[in-house]
Amino acid sequence: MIDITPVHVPKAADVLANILREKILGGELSEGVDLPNERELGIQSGLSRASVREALRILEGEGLIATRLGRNGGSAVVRPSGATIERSVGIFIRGQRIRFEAVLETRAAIEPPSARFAALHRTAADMDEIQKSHVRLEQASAAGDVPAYVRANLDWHVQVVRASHNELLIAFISAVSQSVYLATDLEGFNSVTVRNAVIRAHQRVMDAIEARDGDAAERRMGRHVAAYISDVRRTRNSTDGATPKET
Amino acid sequence: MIDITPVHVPKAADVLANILREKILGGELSEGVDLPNERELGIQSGLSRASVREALRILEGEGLIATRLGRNGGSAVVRPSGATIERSVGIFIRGQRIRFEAVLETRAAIEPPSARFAALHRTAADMDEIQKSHVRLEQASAAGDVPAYVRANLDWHVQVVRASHNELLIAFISAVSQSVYLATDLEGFNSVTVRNAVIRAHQRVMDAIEARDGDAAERRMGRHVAAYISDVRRTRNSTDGATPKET
DNA sequence: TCCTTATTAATGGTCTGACATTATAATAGG
DNA sequence: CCTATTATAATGTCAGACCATTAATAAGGA
Repeated sequence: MIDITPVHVPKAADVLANILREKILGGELSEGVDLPNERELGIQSGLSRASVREALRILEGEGLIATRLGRNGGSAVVRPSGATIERSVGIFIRGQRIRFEAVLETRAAIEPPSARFAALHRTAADMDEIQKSHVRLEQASAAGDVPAYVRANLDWHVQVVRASHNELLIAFISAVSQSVYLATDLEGFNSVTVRNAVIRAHQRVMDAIEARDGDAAERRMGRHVAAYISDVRRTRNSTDGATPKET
Repeated sequence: MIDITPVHVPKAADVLANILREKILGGELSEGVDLPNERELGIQSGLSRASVREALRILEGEGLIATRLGRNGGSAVVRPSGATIERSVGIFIRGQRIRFEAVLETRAAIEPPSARFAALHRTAADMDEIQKSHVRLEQASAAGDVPAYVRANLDWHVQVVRASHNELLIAFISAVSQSVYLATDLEGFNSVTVRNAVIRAHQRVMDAIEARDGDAAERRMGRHVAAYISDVRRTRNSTDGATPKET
C-alpha cells in the first residue's frame, strides 16, 4: 500500500496568475506591455475565459496589471505602487481592530529615523516640497480650517519621509497616515495652542533637515511625535474615553 | 445644455465586494460567519454567479474571507492577517525593484523603537520565546548550519518585535524580514566571527528587555542593526558588487 | 484639405446554463 | 456501535452568447 500525502489541487486561475506574476516580477513582461486579450490568453493557456479573467483579477488586486475597457483595451503591466500596501494595511487595521495607540506607536517608531534619512538624503527639491507643505499648514491653521489643517499636517509628515528616498518607508508612512488621518479629527484636539506648537516643532525639524543634521532631525522629530501622542492621549481621556469616529 | 462630469461606471463585482467588505469590516459579519452560497448571493444581489464569484475572489485576495470546496463548503469571514501585508510588501519590493539598502534601512528604522516597546510591554512568556529563539540561533551557529542560522536570526528579531505587542509593527517587520531573508544568504557573509558578534549583541538586547530598560534596548538594538548593515555592505562590496540572489 | 460626425470593430463586462470535482452528511450493512 | 457506501450540497470549470464601452476608421460637409 503506497502512502501519499494529501495532494494540493491548485485552482486553474491561481496557476495562470502565478505564471503571469512571475513573468511580470521577473522582468519578462515589463511596465506598459499589453497582455494578450482574454480570449487569446484562454486559447494559449487552454483555460476558459472565466478562469483567465479570474487570474487577471487576482493580478489586478495585487496591483500588477491595469485593465482598460473598450477597443484597444486590455490588461497592461503596471508598477505595483504603494497604494496596494496602503489598502492591505488599512484593511488589517480595521479588520484586526488594531488599537489606535498601536497605530500612533508605529508612526512614532518610523518617523524619527525617517527624518534622519531625510536629512541625509534630501535634495533641494525635497526641501522645497516640505517647505511648501509647511506653508499650507500655516495657512490652514491661520484660517482656522481644521480639516485642511489635519490634511496639511499629514501631508507635511509624508513629505518629510519622501525626502528620505526610501520607497518602503514612504509606503509604510502613507499607509499608516491614512488611518491616523481618519481618527485625529477629534473635537477640541487641534486647538490654536496645539497648532502653534506643531508649527514650531515642524520648523525645528526642517532646520535640521536643511542643515543635513541627521541626529538633530531624528531627535526633534522624536520629540514632536511623542508630544503629538501625549496630546492625543490626553484629549481622548478628557473626552471620556470616546473612541475616534468610525471610518 | 446640461453639463455633467463623466460618470464612473463601477463593475458589478466591485459593488458587491464593497458592500460585503463594509459588512465585514463594520462588524456586521463577524469572524467565522458563513456567507450565503454563490447561487444564493446571486439571487439576493441580482447578479450572475460569475459576478458574485469575482466579488468573492476580490475579498479573498484581501484576506477577508476564505472559501472551502465541497459540501458544507462556501465562504466564511476570516480575520485579515499580516500575511496580506507581507504579500503586498513583497510584491512592492520586487516589482519596484526596491534597493536592498532601502529594505535594510527600513528594518534598521523599525527595529530599535520596537525593541524599546518590547522592553516596556513584554510579558514573561514573550521573554521565554525570545530566549528559546536565541538558543536555536546559538545551536545553529555552533553546528555551522548557515541556512538554519539565518532563519533563526530572522526569527529572533521577529520574536523581539512580537514582544512589543504592536500588531502593526509585527506585520511590518515580518513583511520586511521575508525579503531580507531571501537576500542575506550571502557567500562568506555569516562567518564565525560575525555570528559570535551577533550572538553577543542579541544577548545585550535581551538583557535590556529583561530589565524592562527601554532606552538601553533601543540603543543596543540600534547599534546591532547598524553593525549588521555595515557587515552586509562590506560583504557586498567585497563580492564585487554582486546583487543578492534573485528571489 | 481639414474638421466634424457617423459607422464599425475590438475588447472587456455580464449573463445563462451546464457539467466536473470535492468534501461532507446521510444511509445502509455488518 | 462502527464501517463502508451512497447521496448531496457546495465550489470549480467550461462553453457560448450577448451587452457596453472605447477607439479606429470611414463618410460627409465647410
